[in-house]
Amino acid sequence: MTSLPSLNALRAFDAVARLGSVTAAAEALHVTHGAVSRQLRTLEAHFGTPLFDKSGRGLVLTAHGRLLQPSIREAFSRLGEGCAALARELESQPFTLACPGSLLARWLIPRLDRLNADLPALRLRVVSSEGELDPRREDIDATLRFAAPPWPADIAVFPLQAERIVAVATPAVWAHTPHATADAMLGAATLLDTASRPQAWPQWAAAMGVEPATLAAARQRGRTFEHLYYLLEAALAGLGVAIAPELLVANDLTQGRLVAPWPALETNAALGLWLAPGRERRRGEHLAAWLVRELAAG
Amino acid sequence: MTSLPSLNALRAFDAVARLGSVTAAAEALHVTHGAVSRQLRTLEAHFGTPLFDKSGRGLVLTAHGRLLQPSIREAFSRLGEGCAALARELESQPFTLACPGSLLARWLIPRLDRLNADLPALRLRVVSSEGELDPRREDIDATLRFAAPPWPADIAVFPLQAERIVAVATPAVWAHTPHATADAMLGAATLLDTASRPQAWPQWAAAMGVEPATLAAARQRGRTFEHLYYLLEAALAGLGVAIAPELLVANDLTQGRLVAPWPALETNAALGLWLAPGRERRRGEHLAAWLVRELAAG
DNA sequence: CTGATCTGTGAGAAAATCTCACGCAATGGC
DNA sequence: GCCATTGCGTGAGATTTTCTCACAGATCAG
Repeated sequence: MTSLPSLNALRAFDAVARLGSVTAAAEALHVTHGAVSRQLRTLEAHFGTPLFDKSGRGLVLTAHGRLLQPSIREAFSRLGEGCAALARELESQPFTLACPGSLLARWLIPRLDRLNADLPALRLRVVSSEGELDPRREDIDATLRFAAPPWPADIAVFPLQAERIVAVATPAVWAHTPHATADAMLGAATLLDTASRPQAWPQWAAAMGVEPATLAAARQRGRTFEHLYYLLEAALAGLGVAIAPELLVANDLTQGRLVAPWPALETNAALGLWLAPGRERRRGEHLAAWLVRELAAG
Repeated sequence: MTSLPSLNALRAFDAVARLGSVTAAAEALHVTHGAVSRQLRTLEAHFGTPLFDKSGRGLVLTAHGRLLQPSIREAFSRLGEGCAALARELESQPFTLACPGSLLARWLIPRLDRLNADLPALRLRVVSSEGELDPRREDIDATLRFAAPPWPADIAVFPLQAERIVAVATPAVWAHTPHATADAMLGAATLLDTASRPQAWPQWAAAMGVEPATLAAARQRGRTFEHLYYLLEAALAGLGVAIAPELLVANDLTQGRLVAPWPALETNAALGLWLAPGRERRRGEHLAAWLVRELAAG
């Protein structure tokens, strides 16, 4: 069995034979003409016979080259078809994005129409994953979530935006809660907290220079919800002062349904798009790019 | 247009799909299993989907892998066919060896039957090239010749044996030519020389410690022939003392038709097989290997 | 269990490939 | 005709890909 020549050399041969010029082939292959010229030389050395003759400015196949060309053309065309078919099959499958319910409801859903209009080829399917968000799951292609580094090493994370947390409540709550200082507020308010983000209030309190003891006492009087989503509903219902990612309450703040007396506080966590290893990178990158644009637009 | 994945990765995929095992594929491709494993990984990363599942000790194609496999198989089979067809075409052409007439007549022709019997696939054609021996000529695949380095940079030279020159004459000539020493011989003999190797006698004389003047006088009395072939015929006819490559007179020495009073002298030249650039290397190498064996056998 | 036989992977070596910069040849507008 | 333009070939060195080696974890037969 005679061994095949370098496959890249064959590809160069195919391109040159097809386009009739080293320069044109080089452009098609996204390399310099020198690289293609070398590949041809390699191939001719392999077979021990010239495959092209110079003809004026261009090249023409020799008799031996003409003998080789049809098979090579056919083979590469077949390779291209096969790969394209698989790519098409993959693209035709919906791309499943998992996302915590709160983020889904308060940020993504309002933008979903636009997203589908901008990226129809994505065929996006969104699932609000209760609990398990691991993008390694079979039925999830990517996850949109807040998390602090370090991120799992085997997952490709596209960081989108640093998390900014903000203390919010309804105007009515603030009306009967002193909030000249963080200390004063924590001494009087009903704190709303979520089990999934136990660090949120301590981070905020530390940044505001409040004694841990003061915070501990305040949390004693507060209420804890299982999910961020319920926490936000509780805040909107005027049950107390909540701490939440700014992104999720931005609309309520603009509309005046919620008020934030203090500026938002950047945490070490970040909103990111997590891509499972060995999954369609392409569509994930498209989605990440769209998210970046959307977040930049406000 | 979606770009093709690495062609080598596709080849690895083909081999693994065909043989059902990384290890077997690695063996078929003459690489380690680690290399193949990595290629598969590359390919799966390219498509963003697993192409194989582990199944016990081996691997089986996933649904996506099964989608890809037939095209890839077909494409590589087509590549192999095309390349094999060209290789067959090339091998079916005779391989033309050029060679100086003297070497042809006195060394190669006596061995030609054996050569053709040992290497029938070579389809050897021998031409005695008068004058031009350049293996770059269209109609010459290789040249067998003596020459001193440096050899042309663009020609692949397989050195076979150092040239050894020897002073010879018929027994009758020696009978009436004093030859106790080189000096004595040069003082009395009729020197036979060839225009194509003007360095031969000077090299010999210098090695024997003879004064240049003595040699110059001897050459004055001698005769010069255009080709080595005529020189040897002249020596055999008893016209004088010739200097020639040992290889060409070895048979005459054994048979006693010629006698060499002094041992042969190694020169800086060598018998070599010269291969034109960009010509069938394979058959040239086979021929070179045969020549090496033949020369070693004496 | 235990040894044999797989595949997967990190680290570093080896090989293939590419780029850059230049030389030379052919062409075609002027 | 002449020269600017276009295209191919190549040496040197950088870069990227690919490979090997050595080891780890998994599976299976006996």
